[in-house]
Amino acid sequence: MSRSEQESAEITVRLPDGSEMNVPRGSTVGDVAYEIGPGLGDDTVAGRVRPPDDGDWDLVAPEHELLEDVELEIVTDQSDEYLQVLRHTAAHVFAQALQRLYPEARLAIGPPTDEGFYYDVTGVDIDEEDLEAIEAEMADVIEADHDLERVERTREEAFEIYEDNRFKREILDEEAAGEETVSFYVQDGWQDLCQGPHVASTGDVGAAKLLNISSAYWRGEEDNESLTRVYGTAFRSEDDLEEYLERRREAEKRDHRKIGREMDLFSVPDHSPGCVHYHPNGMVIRRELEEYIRGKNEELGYDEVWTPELNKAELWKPTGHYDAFKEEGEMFAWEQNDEEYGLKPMNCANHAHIYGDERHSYRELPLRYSEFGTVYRNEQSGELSGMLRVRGLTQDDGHAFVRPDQLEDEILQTLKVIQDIYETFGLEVLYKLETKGDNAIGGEDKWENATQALKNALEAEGLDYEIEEGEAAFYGPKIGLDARDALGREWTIGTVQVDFNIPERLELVYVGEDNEEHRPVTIHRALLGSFERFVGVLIEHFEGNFPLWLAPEQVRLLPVAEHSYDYADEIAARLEAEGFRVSVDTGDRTVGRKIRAGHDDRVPYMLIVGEDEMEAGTLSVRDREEREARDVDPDVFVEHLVAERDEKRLEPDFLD
RNA sequence: GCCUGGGUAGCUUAGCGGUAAAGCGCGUCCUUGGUAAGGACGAGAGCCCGGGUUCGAAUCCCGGCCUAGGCUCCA
Repeated sequence: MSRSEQESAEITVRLPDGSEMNVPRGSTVGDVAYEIGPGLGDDTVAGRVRPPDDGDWDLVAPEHELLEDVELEIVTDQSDEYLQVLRHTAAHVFAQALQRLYPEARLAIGPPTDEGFYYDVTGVDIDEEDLEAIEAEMADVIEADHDLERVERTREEAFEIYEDNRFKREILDEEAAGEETVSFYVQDGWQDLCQGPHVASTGDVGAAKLLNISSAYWRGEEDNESLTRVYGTAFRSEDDLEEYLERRREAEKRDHRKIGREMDLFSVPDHSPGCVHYHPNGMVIRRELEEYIRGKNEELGYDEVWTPELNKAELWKPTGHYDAFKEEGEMFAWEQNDEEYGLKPMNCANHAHIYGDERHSYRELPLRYSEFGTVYRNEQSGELSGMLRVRGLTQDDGHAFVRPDQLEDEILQTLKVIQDIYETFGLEVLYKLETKGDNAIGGEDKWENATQALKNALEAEGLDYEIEEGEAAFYGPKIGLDARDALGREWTIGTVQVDFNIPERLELVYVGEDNEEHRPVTIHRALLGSFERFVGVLIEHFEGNFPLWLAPEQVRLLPVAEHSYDYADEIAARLEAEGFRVSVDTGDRTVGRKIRAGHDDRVPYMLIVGEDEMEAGTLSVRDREEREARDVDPDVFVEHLVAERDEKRLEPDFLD
């Protein structure tokens, strides 16, 4: 750009209502706000900017200079982004408090996050017990309501200030490489290198709390040194903070590891790290899921197969998986009789061999194999987490071998069934489209077609999805279905992937109409993902309150006293004849105590029977939502129960 | 794998150099009960594993295993 253009030019700023205004190049966000209205100017906390119609929004300080045409949103304390700004300031409040107590502490970076903020620090040895004292110091800083002032300093000054802080120096060297000056935020004489934005004063951070302390690599790189990361959160008011903390406490109650123990569903003993042991109650849930998925696989035209866990390592060599896994140490493999054997880390190679075992005509395709395939992966020890991240897992796996012209329809059919499944559980999933990465194999046109096919299917179904650029596996693009756990962490469960790798590497073919050999495409899909992860997600989703069809114990009979044991047995036998999982509580305890136990065990229905019911031939029904009805006709109840189970209703609704 | 916590009865936890505690659960007995905890008694613990320090270790130190939260990874 020539000098004259630079001087004369104005830029166009587009506002959220679609209107546009021209301002001198170099105007700040604050200038524009004042231009719109003095009131707005005074209220401006930050701006959100991005190039017109393009990409992600950046949150910037009011002092940020606009040098190109932009879209701009003014952020005030009424904006959704305000909390993010406030939390950034809270991170500064933390850092100041920390350095008051530990002057030797060195600061690295301290950004806001979705739920709060963190600050990475070093040079101090603190643990969770120290957080309270730091919080008290933070409260003091907030209480004092110091103004935050933005100060521009030269890079030389900044280097001097951070003489003994290599992290800040690295930021100055890299992020601020081309800048003549850099901004600091100063509060109460304490300062931090920072681009902002921030709220006007520390008092605007109404309430802050430190949550936990952990560690993180500098810049997230494994080879770098490990820093102490302190997580915290902040809100405008104590009330908002308390509400958030309450939600966190509720989330902890949903933890599948805790509920799994309470309901005696599963264990992961020390002798089998990452390998789930299903207890009888947990196995009931898994078996119900298996039967459900078998039905869905049949609907989709899959033929069930079974392939072994133990194979020679050479099985995975031609596909390229062996090298990938072996390098990462992710495969369980060992030498036996001078041969290398391994536990399968995935099922596709075995299924491909079943396909390749005979010649197939184009008329036979799609050919689909499903398997509840147990695989083992040597996940890093620090990654293991209950049922959600394990080393031994059983996938509800399936591979469809299709002609290229069948690809799109096959994906669409699968996606329809997947939606139906997640609706059955009332489970919200996030659809992610993962596209071609650097490690991709196969031609550009194939990737393009496959990605388009996945996209078309998603759009045909009207599904919202996120695109994750470059995240796909090396062998093809995929749709990932992510569920959130109680703590808001995302876990991939179901998946639909297009795979060019296997057919090519294993030279899979079908004979076409033209009597020539053609290459099929493989679709790899898992509807639930793995039973382990899915059961874990379900436990948290339902907080252990499973729908009737999944509940390990569906009905519990509570005889009031010994005189009604026989009647209870009679009713129980009748329910068992209908295929229900029933127990009779013959413990020597009061009815109140039995009810308490029934609720603790999250049994959907309790039937209280005593002399009254025995004489009248009725039942007293109580559900886990504490609703009750007396004088219930057993026929009516059983009929309802069958319908509730067979229709897979989510909640007990006899007492609605 | 890395960092920081943690591992005591089936579960949840207290104890933190001097003979190992509580609540729930479990067993026996009393009680025969009516919609979220009736009472009494009792059983139940190589205090994660190995080494060390000490007259003496659940407790302090070193190593390992497992685990929690992050980080990294997730074919």
